[in-house]
Amino acid sequence: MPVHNTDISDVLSKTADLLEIKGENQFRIRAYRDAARTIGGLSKNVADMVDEGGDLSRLPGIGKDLASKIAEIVKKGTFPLLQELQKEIPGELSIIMKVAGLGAKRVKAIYEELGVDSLDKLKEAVENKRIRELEGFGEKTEQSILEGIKRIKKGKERLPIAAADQIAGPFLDYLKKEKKIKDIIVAGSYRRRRQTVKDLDILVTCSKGSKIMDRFINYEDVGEVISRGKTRSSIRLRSGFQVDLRVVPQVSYGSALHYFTGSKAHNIAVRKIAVSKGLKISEYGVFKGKKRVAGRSEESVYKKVGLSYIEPELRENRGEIEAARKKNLPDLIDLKDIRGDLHIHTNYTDGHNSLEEMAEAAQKKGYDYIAITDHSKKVRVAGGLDEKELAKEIKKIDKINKELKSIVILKGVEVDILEDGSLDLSEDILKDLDLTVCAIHSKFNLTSQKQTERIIRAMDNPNFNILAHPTGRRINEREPYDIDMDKIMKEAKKRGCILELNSHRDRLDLDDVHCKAAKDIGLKIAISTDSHSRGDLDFIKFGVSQARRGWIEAADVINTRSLREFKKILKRK
DNA sequence: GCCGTTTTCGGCCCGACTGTTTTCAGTCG
Repeated sequence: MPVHNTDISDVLSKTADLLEIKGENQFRIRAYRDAARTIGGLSKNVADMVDEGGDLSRLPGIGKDLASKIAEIVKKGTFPLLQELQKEIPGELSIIMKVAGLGAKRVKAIYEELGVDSLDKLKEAVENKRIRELEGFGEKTEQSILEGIKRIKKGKERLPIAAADQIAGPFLDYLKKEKKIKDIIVAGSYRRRRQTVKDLDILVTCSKGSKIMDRFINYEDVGEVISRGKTRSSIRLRSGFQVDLRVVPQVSYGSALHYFTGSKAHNIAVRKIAVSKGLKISEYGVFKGKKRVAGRSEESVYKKVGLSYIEPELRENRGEIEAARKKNLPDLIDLKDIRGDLHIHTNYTDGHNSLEEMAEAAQKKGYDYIAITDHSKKVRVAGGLDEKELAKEIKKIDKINKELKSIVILKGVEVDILEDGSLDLSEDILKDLDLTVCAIHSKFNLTSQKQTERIIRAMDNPNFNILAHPTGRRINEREPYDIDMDKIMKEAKKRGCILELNSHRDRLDLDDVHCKAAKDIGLKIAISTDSHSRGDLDFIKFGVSQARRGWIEAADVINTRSLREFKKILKRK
């Protein structure tokens, strides 16, 4: 069994949980949690780093001790400390800690007093009203535990960013009707444009006497008010999705926005720098002693600690702070840099709109070019085209291009990569196209080695241009297929092939971590939508924000170039 | 257990809200 970064990260956080339940030194516990987070957000495969004899202790938050423990986890899937802990305490307790409102202290009490060591036993204890007998627990705690268990069992706690957009829009419009609001913005992972978000953190400044909290908890879609205070309230929508509202004074707006945007790891790192300079950062400002020295704007907060402004998408403590210190931050790609869309379907296969309609919609977005890439014959459910049918579509595109003035339609196809790595259409037709978008739509379960070889063999075909949705994952629905992404990226770069960042709301594939990995080796990417209708063209914004999270600049993306330049890059060496 | 722009030892981010309590611990973000 290959050990993935997420496996290592899970082992480390489980260790942290059990150490915490045991009542160990809190800073030792934090070290394990920091290491878990570092590994979880790493673009490189740690197992490979260990195999190649790389020095793990160079990673932030990982020293000599943890480096050797991680090497052991890579080999065995676990390590002695965790095994020892599990002899003393049931490992299941770390799952109980995931119940909202239960931390280490309470889990320990419930375990020691009542012998509860699983979610089922916890539920039983609540139902028998035994939790309330414990000191410091009461009826309300029992109720919230019960709901916490329900939510864990329901799973799928995080919403795709596109779904969060649909909630945030109307909610903000509703709140804005309170006249005394001055600033209102959604912070948190939503502002950092993570692929999924757990909740919405709305930040508000307003003038005196505002009724914003009342307005907030009375939104028509509220299912439950979790807490209500003067500066902070939390509600859960009927869908179960949590929304928090924080009110801060205007003079603190920048530091509050910085604080609530996170990520937590980023904030902690910035605060540490502040401490080293004799300053203190809180959501109310940057303080020297009791004097506020910055905080009205985010820029002022960064400036005070000697950093240049860091875009929200970069704030994950993945090297952005070091880069900001050295004034070395990337000039991130912007939506307006995109000059064309390279993955579009029409009603020739499973799209809803005609060639003309898609071209017209793309023109309205101000694009210079688009590529029409309908499916190939293997994808029967989508009405994939054979050589003859594709030839017809090509002819039609030539005809339309003669009439079009401000946009060019490129002739393409989304051609299937068959199990043996060959492409689903013959050489004769592929060479007549401007570009190919190549993808896997079957046999997802091959071993990592076979799946990787399949893709590399496909890239050996000189007609191969862009690898579409490279991992095949669908957010909250389907895991990525097992492939050696490092290897695929290196081989793609060698052959002059491009990797797609598929911007479809459920895909976002490549993800941010992979984007960074591509950039690190100088592999170019294409940001496309996989549109099946006119409206889907707008998905491009999700792709661009994902790319920004991966440190991508306009120069790293082929469809930010002029048509001529872009065609030059596309030519295989 | 990590780490160093006064440190190789002695620190380690900071504040709000809840529930169960009579002054605060625990949890969360």
